[in-house]
Amino acid sequence: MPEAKSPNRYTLRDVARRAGVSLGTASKALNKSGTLRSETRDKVLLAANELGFRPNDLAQALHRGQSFTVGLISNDSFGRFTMPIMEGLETVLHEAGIALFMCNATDDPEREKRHIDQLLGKRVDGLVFTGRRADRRPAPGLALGNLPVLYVFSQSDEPDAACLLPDDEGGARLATEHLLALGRTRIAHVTGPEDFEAVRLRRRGYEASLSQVDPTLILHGPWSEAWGREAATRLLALPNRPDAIFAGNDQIARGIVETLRDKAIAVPDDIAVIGFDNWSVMAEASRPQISSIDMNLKSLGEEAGHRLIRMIRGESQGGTSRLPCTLVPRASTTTTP
Amino acid sequence: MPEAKSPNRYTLRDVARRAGVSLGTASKALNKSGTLRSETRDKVLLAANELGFRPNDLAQALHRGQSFTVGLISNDSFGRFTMPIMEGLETVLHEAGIALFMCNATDDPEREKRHIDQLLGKRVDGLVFTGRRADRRPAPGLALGNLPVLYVFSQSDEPDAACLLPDDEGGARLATEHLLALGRTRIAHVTGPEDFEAVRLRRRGYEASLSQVDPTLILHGPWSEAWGREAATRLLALPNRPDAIFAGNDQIARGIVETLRDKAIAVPDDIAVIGFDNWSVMAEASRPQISSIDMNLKSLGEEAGHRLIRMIRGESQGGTSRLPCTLVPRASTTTTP
DNA sequence: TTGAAAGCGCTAACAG
DNA sequence: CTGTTAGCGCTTTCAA
Repeated sequence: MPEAKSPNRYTLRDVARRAGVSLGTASKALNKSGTLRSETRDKVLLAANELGFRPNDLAQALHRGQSFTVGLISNDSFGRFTMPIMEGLETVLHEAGIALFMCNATDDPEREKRHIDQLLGKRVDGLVFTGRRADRRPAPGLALGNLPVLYVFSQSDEPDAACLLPDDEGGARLATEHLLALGRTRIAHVTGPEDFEAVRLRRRGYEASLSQVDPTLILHGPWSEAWGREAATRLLALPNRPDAIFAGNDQIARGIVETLRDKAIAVPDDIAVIGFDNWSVMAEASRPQISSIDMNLKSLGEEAGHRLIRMIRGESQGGTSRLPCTLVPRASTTTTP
Repeated sequence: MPEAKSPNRYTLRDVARRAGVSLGTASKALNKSGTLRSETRDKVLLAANELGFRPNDLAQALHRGQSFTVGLISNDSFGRFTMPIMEGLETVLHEAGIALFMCNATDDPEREKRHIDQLLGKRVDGLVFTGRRADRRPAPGLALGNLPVLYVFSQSDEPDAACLLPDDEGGARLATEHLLALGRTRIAHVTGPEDFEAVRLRRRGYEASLSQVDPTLILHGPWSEAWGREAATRLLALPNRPDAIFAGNDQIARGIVETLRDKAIAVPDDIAVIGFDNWSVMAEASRPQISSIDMNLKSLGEEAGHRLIRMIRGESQGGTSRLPCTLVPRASTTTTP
């Protein structure tokens, strides 16, 4: 019934026939394996070229027991954070000749299970999980045997799972120390919901950088500009106003900056502001533009690719590692840009 | 050398052995093909279950000449527009048991060629191209035979290529007519660079909705908030100010709204503003929130999936189709939200 | 109703 | 140095 045929009609046998050699010889020539006379090899390569021959990876994979594919399961419905990760991952894997299956599970365990099932059927060489929230997530229910599994921007409950995350705490320290270096003494922290591990880690980095923390300067709320505006208003009403604000993300930072602008409070002179994520459409559209912490997600994706390749080779084992963040200064913390 | 083994060690032969039947019988039982005694079938299914048997798609594909995979090649480096398209596409394909290879070409022809090559090697059943700019793009250089190829949010030069796009012109008409329905008479259009086909189409829709167009009210510039701010300033300096502005995207719209806010011009009472893209982080963070036109990209992706499946079945042929946009009214055009 | 066998396209071990 | 052959795991005639 399936009449559909791949565009490449030619098989190795066709190449061999055209080159006037045997099947095995053609295979050796194309895989540079065994020892052939260079004349014969050239004959085969020529024939292959003329025919536009392209080996059938399916057959290769079937034989070798390795498919040169990996699956990526995202729980962020391909959101803003997943994108650069995917990009870095795909680049590195592609260079290694590995193709990437994309699956979107959107935090639906049933969907995720079906995806894993499908990927196992396709005999992927590895699996990458990624998710919007870098919180602990349950290990996938299915038996994966010893299939390499990597969690990126996401974590597993299994003790020695391989996880790759940005160093949120370090990033927060970067931000806070940047503000301290400006000579600021009362630094507020307006951030996201406390049930995000990233929020807790960033807060910890912030607190660790200060000689003493003032709890009235720490405000949790949703990840939105509206919250940034509200929090700014609250901070301004304080008897002892902050002279700097470290925001948990760039949307909050932008809300803060806009409110300060509305009230004609100079940024950064009166109050310096720094965000997190370095989301350029936010940070650069704001007036003034917002300094931020970049999580280097593309590098995270690239590192994930390298690590997964090592795991597939059987070289590397699990464990959590965190990649450093980078400070991106802009006008909201620097008087002369 | 490749010692890597898939987690599923069990083969159909193992299942057959365990069920005490022949290989062929096991296959028939699992594929519900042929006619077997229900007793035998159950025996096989039981054995398969106990073993956690999962057929090897590679072997199936090799035999059937159909891989149940398709490739998606993005030129948007997995950007904001590609995401929802991917999401819709993946959902529909997954339901049909088809897995999606993700490739990022980023407008690099060489990279794109390598990706296509790899995908052909994997014997994909179809190919989807997508790109940030819905402009004409050259057909891929390689011979694809009669492999189904679909362009989504992107186009090909081949005359009868299958293309799926949002109806930009219709969307622009929706926006303009919405403003007209508010009783506005001087409607400006602040939009993106003229070399985008989408910009030209939206402008055409805008012009088509007006009884007479005033060229001084049409401004082209970059896709940024900064441009929105500048354009707004220019429009306000006009002797005969507009009473409504249709922006080419939500970033421009937001720049406009902010400038109006700065100058204490009431939105929508003095000047109504509508955007395009319905990018909620922009539209909903603005004060007031911005009405916009939604391109329904997720639906576009879903429709792409359905269409591609039809093409794979050999059912459907090429041609360009455009899917309708939707008006999403918010406070920037409606006095009582 | 079930079993045996051929073959999808390729690789690798073994002969010649 | 090159040809032959036996599979990888599955589906599908064709016999029994």
